[in-house]
Amino acid sequence: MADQVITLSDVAAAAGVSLSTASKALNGTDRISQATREHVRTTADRLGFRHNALARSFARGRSQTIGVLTHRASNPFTRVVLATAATELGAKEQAILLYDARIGDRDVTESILQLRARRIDGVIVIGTGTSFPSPSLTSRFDVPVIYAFTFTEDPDDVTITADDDEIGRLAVRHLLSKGRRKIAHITAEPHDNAAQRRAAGAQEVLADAGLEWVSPVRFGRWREGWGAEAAAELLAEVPDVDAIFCGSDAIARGAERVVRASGREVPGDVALIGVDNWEQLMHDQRVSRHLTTIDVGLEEIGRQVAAHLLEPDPQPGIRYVTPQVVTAETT
Amino acid sequence: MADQVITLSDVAAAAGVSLSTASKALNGTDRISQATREHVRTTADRLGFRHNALARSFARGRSQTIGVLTHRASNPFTRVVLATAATELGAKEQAILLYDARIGDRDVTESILQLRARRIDGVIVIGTGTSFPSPSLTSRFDVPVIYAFTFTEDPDDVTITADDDEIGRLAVRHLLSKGRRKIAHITAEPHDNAAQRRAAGAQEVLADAGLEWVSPVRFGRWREGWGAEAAAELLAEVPDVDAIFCGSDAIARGAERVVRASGREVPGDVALIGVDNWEQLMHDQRVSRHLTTIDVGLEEIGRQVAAHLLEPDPQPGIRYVTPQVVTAETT
DNA sequence: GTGATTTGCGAAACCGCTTTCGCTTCCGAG
DNA sequence: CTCGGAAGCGAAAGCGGTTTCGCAAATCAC
Repeated sequence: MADQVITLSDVAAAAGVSLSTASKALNGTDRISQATREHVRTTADRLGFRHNALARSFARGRSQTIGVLTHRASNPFTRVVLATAATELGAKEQAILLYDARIGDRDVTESILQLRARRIDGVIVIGTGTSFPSPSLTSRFDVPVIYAFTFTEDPDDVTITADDDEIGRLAVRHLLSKGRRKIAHITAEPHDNAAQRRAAGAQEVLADAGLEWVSPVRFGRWREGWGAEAAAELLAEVPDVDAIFCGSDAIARGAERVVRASGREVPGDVALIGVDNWEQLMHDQRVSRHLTTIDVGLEEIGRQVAAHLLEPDPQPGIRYVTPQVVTAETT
Repeated sequence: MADQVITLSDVAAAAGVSLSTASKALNGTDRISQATREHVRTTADRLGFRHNALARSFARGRSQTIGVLTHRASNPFTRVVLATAATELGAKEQAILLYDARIGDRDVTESILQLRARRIDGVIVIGTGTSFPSPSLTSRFDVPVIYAFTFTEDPDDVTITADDDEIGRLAVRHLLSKGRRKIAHITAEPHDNAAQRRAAGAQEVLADAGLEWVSPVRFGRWREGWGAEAAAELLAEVPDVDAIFCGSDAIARGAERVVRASGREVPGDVALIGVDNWEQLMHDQRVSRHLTTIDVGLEEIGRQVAAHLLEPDPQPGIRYVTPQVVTAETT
């Protein structure tokens, strides 16, 4: 291990060719005879040669590296998108360089400058998946920028995100398929984009079925406590509600607790469906779920981000990833 | 933006000094008069000069980059440790390069080679926080390697991880302080290191108080379903149990559901405490918890990892981060 | 068989910065 | 006044590759 590191000129010398020939043979560029190419390659292997990535990047002016900008305390999406993208890109010797940053804060500028200084080949901006549009950073780079799990003010940005309308549709369709008709919805902030669109998609399917919410949509927070609180109100107002579509798994957990505490059965009296399916992504093994939920398709987002980054000219616009119902014990 | 990129020689020319003087002035190395230094710095600022990090790393032979090896689908720890470390290191223009890898699989070798080729300055290996020791990779690098959230077979490795014994102690101490005496424990795989040590720490405090488990420790899986199942058995065997220490929040959620379903009050009849406190780290805002839990100190681990990486000579051995009780509604 | 291409390879420039080394100049000690 | 040492700066040699360009040999068309 303390051995001298092998450089390309070592390989060239050992193979009896010039430095430039060795380079071209290994890279497959330029015209080199098959015989020479083979010979250089085998001697390189024999010596255990590996390119000095630093020197190579420097010479080429491209770093074989993708930068990632993310919000410091953002959600688990970050990790999944990161892990998936890293695996896909890693296979191409393309590494992922992580720059944490409070997107929207002033000091994102510092992160941008650092990334530019490192001559990254592309950027992934990972948002929070909900709430407000990210500011567009595309013009601050001269390499491709892809937004994951967020959307921007610029329609020409390349964006890959969850299909919140479809999440809402799937949830209600699933409840209808279980024979439920008295359906309510508990979700998060009224100004949150994801919450709005999930509610809209759900309402659409409901209307198509000639139904309406059994009680007005309850907007609140993305958390368990709100799920419990809202469910209590709901049960008081509509005692015979038979299904609740919850805007997140956390909300659904709070709701389930209160529904059960009221003496009702789940799913016997009230069916419950959440959204997220993060726990699946928490552990190595696919855990069996208790709560029925809608998986938003994080891994798919990660894969698509990686794929688009490798494409020469990704198509601008928002690309939605299709969510999926994960049926479990609460419906 | 399309402007030509400013190089150090541009700065040197504009300042009327040589290239080497400019370099030394900006780096603060070697002997340069205060006046020249100032002058070079202001002209650099004026031109908006920024070092080409690639060229610089290449010339220095160090990349100002830390490599991270992690298990592909590992838990949320990865993200927190990564985010915290990235923020700490980012301030020092030290970036984090992520290499996903199935640690333990054969192809971790490929990741190691890629990292070495990039002349990284250090490595963070992030484990799963539980289960088995990671194989030691220290000898395969010639830069410092720090293990987070795992432990290795080599006692000389630098490791920062959770204090599972203390987690167990804290949990039982907390339950005792709430006046509970009939305490049970539901946890994960019997061979899982974290599960074992939490159980051991808990038992220790229990014994000091002259008590023992009201029923033998129930080992099973890290999941909600197991929590429900084990709690049902437990209630049948010991109907007057007054507290359950659950090895994870997921297990605790399953247990709570069953306890409530049995007609018992939480925490009135049965107190519940979990371990993890991941939800806290899921969202931007600190959410209010329902379940009392033990926070394992992930962010602190991330901070310490970053700190040790910047130290010249980190002390070998395992360093345990102190956990903390987060009191909520179930105790 | 001749001239025009193509093929295969090496010499050398270059990427942008760091760092060694040597040359002046300045200063204080003797 | 002389000398030794330190301070301030520039020339130039890398760092380890990639890439352009030119040249000789081989191949082709006619």
